[in-house]
Amino acid sequence: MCGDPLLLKNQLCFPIYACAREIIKAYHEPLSKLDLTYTQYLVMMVLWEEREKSVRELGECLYLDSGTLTPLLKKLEAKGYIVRERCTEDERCVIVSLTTEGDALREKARAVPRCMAAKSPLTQEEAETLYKTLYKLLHVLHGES
Amino acid sequence: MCGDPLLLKNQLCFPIYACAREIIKAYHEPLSKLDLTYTQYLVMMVLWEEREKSVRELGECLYLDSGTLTPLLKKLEAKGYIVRERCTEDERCVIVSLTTEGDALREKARAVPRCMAAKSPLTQEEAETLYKTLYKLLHVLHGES
DNA sequence: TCAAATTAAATTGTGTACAATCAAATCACA
DNA sequence: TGTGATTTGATTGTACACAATTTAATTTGA
Repeated sequence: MCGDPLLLKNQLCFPIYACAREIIKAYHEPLSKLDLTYTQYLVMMVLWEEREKSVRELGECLYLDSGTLTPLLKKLEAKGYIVRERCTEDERCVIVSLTTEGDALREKARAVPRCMAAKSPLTQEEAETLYKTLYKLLHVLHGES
Repeated sequence: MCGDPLLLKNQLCFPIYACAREIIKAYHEPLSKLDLTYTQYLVMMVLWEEREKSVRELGECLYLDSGTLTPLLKKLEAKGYIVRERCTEDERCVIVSLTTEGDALREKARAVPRCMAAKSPLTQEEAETLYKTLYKLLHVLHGES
């Protein structure tokens, strides 16, 4: 056991980073049936909840900037799940909203969380603690920059 | 409070994904002084520990495949931190090893974990629990696929 | 022993991510 | 009211990630 902070095994950041990628890989299979990538699925989840959001609001919800969202939203529009239109009151904004198809996709998506829950080895308590700790970290890292 | 598993706030995967990205962003500043990206830093950490690894071994340590590692290693080689050479006993393998410069970089890198530790709001106990839970998740997600 | 299976990297193609910059629209206030 | 600052998306350039395929080298078994 060695306390050198430059060892990979002593890094907290590494398992977070590696877990995030493994989770995205695990989502690949259930999401491929919906023709969605993981990030596209996150955007759809926000819209299933609210139906209509500006690009800026989506970025705030998902901690993503327009450089990521703009091309991604164009792909979702090409698939027919959303539409993008300039807001008439403020022409700087683009409003993203669900199409009928995008809304209907929600029902097919209900299988996804079930599929993923089956892959997790965590107890309810472990999952809750993990959730709280991650949000604590997330708020601090994002808040003060 | 709503238990719908399709709500973003009820997802455990999302804070993991968002945290991972915020952490990489937070590393940007200290690592820019070493002319390294976060993933390049992970590779260097493995080599500072072992000095010599094949591409396959690096991939196993970091959960990365050759499609990611090959171009990244070429960049590290161009910077002069590593060399890549075919293994003579088994020509299928490429051995990656530190140059003198790459080894010397380790001393400059000691500031990085200090800088990052200062940004974390977690207690020692929270960090340890987080670490253990993430590795539990990581091993299961990576092991059975 | 030699062809089939396996292994290791590299390549190709798609899709994020984000820093930095730009351009257009709106706002603020002198 | 008009101009400088701000806000919002889009664009550009760089750097991962990974699935799928390819190529070359090694191993295995009939």
